[in-house]
Amino acid sequence: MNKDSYHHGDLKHALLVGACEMIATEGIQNMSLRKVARKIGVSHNAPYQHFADKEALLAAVAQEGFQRLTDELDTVIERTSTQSCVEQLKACGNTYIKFMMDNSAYLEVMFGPYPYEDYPELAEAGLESLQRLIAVVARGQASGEIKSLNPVEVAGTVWMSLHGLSTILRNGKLPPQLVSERTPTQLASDFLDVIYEGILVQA
Amino acid sequence: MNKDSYHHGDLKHALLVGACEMIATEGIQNMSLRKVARKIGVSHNAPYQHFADKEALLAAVAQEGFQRLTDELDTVIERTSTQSCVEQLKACGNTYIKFMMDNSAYLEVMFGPYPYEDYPELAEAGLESLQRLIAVVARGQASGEIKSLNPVEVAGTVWMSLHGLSTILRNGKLPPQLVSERTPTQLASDFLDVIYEGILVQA
DNA sequence: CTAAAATGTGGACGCTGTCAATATTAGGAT
DNA sequence: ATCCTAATATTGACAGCGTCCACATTTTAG
Repeated sequence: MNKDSYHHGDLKHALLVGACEMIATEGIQNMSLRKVARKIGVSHNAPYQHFADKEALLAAVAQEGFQRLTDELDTVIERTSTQSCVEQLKACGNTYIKFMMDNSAYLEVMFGPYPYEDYPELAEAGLESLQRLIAVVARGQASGEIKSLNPVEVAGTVWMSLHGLSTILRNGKLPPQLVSERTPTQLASDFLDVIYEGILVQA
Repeated sequence: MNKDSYHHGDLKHALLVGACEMIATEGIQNMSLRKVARKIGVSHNAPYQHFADKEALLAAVAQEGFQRLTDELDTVIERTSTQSCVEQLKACGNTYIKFMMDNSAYLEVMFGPYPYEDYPELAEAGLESLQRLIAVVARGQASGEIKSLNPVEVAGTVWMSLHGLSTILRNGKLPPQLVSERTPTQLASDFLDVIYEGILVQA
């Protein structure tokens, strides 16, 4: 499709990409529909042909983020398939943190305040990512590596720790005594190790 | 000070309260400086006498949130001083989640994207809250209840799990298989239990 | 008592999200 | 090929927003 034609051709995709880039470079606070439209070279109302409102576009970006995260988790699980499930779980944690650090735009948007009822496919995409962790945990339980607690519970705990760590990392800085010259990836490893090992003397 | 006088008398405090209420009732997306000013009965420019801009007001609300959270942690630590440190840590977790559920306005704001460099007293207030957890962990280590890992590491893990859980709870709904009719408080207990017990077979 | 500092007001500007009406194009039925 | 319709993009308008400026009012210090 001609670039200068009246019809853009793939505006919906261009909006997703443009919004994502703008969030990454200017922060979600400074992202506006009109600026995205301007950047793409389209009128300020064109986006409404593809998204009901600004929130719907953001929710779509978030959904895309979950899908990409799921893909990366699949990749790393595949690549570590010869290792132990615990190693796989650690690799998933590292992948999660690396993904959020490399794609801060998604981080700003994936756990935003979009009511799940209004965006069921977003809820679905989020669940799909979590499912990957649950599967690894379940396999680890079958092979006897991981305690036979509720796998959803275990995966959920890891999931939330990862989410908590990445959102706090985003703020710019953690309390200095928490960071102490470690990279985000190292931090993730160390924090997950605490979970893996348990903190009670008699586990 | 007379209510209808030219000078409000305690506008700064009124702004903090008003902003907090508006965030709680309408969400942070729908909170505006002008609406807060209108509700208080003051001109749309009066807030600028006390806060450099909107972000500064939000950061101040966030700081207040950390201070209140610290207070509640102090209270519960005091009240459970006769119990084991593990019980204290669990009580802190419950308090954290309850605080975030009861004060959703603070949750929306406390871990927002305010660069810590720009608001050092906010960073300080956040650190202060975390410090309470670290102290409990350190005591638990001294008494032999908690493994002698780096206490900052252990407390940080709990801290991040709590943060992750509450921000995800805020979205309205967790994946249904994760909730299964548990209250937020129950969820927090159960997730923290996973951390406490450790998930590896041989801890 | 008066000058200066603190606090609050009113108006303006550019930007935003969104609505309504209109224009342009694409694609299928004839 | 042509016409109709649906899809797509545009222009214009509106209220609300954050923020800057000049000005008004009040408090406070000397």
